[in-house]
Amino acid sequence: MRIYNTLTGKKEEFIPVAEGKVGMYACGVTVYDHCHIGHARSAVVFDVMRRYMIHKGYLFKYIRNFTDIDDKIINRAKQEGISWNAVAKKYTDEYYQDMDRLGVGRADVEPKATDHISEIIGIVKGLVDKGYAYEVDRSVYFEVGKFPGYGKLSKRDLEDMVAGARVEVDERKRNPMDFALWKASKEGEPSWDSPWGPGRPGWHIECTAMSIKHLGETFDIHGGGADLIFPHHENEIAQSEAYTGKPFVKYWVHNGFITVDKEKMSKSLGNFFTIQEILNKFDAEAVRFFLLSTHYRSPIEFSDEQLREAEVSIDRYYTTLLRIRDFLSQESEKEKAGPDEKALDEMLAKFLDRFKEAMDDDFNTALAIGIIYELVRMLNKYMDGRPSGKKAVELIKKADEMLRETGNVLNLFHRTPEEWYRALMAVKEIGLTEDDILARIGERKAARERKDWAEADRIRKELEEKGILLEDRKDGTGWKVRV
RNA sequence: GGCGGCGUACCCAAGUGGCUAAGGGAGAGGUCUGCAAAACCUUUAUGCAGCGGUUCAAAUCCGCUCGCCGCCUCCA
Repeated sequence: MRIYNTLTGKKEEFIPVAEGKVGMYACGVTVYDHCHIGHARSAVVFDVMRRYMIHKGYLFKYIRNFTDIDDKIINRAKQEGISWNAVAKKYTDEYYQDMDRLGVGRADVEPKATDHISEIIGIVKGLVDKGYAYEVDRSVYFEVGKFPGYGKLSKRDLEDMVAGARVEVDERKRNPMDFALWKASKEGEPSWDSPWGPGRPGWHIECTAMSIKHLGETFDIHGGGADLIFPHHENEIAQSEAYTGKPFVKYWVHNGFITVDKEKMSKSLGNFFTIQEILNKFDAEAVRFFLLSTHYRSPIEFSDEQLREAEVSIDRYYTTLLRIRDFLSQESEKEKAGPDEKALDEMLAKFLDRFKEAMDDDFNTALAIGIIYELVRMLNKYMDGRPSGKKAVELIKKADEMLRETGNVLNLFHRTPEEWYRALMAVKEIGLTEDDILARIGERKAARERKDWAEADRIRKELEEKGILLEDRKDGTGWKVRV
């Protein structure tokens, strides 16, 4: 398979450090506030990468950290009048709630910065000993000028950056780009003992300490949002490779941003939507679908319209699933080949390979979803031909299994149609119960039997106004939630 | 100022040298239906921002122009 590597700027054949085994570290979140849809994108994208790698048969180890100590957390604690660790706990819990709803699995290890203070101190000490870092006023800085490869990930050199001059000049630093490995604590701030006095880790060092501890000094994949390329990941490379003398990461992967009116969604612009806000209006599966319907490196423009389209697409899938189930529950002894039997057979023969090909090409979930929908259309077409008998059942069953397999990789389409409609009823705030709907359908059936079309249409209209659509079929009337 | 990315139909979005440019939504027409809905079929880019160039062959490579965005500061 091929993966786009930020370090080299191109797609490369993926060859793990150790055959058959893959280690991936993704930068998680700083737990000081609600997560927004951008955080969701990153989490979902890496979740799918992991699922697909496991599906391919790799022994996969996934690490995703929580940054549970930093300035923003400390500030937040002051604002809320609670302790810094209470802030961290609150937003960690909320993170899990959001991710559970989005179908994002737990990582194999979810380390916290504050649980790795001794490892961090060990690395900082090592960097000082090797001459890559220096102490000033009980803080320790990494000296970027000492690391020749500095800038190789973000494709820039030190002179350009310094000339950019948007860096705050701290007179104590030897170079404005030098960054803190260890920060001396001010009075009243949380702190840990260290050889340089009480302090806390700088932002970047935790990822070096935790990834090396859990994945080794050289590992396969390190990822995060594209905004982490500089300075965070650039600094990680510098401190890690300076410390170990070995290449740190083989493949760097970064997801693109979510935009609003073409601008990056961010806290500072205030143009963000929290995951909770969005999940109040749209089903979580639709949100996940929305995030996967564009390639992970491209920007995605956020809008309600897009989310609604995602719901429509998922609805189409479940409508087909329902049809498949009805088809399989029919007694069909008469052997009748539909007109599209051959075409379906051929599509099924290639389906899983085409899906894999898409995913093998830098996790092209958008293409993969397109392939799934080609099959959905073919299945509907095939069933429109009213085939029956053993061969037909066999084909439909096979298709059903394949769809389940691809759905599992993406962690989409895993519910029953009923669960989908119930979820939609809740999120769209339909003020009716299933029993209400079935009762109205019963009344309408009676009206239809006496050919009272006006009454039948009135009931249908009434339900439609409440967001419920009726579909008359040969064997009765079905209902669905309007999306 | 430095570095990087993007511009594919009415909208969203795959496609990075070679079969008829995926898929979804929206629109139009049709099949089906009591009428609908769903589903299916047909239809909507001789063309991929524009202009040049390389090539037997380009949306795809190169150059220039226009437009948009990102990073260079915390940020998924």
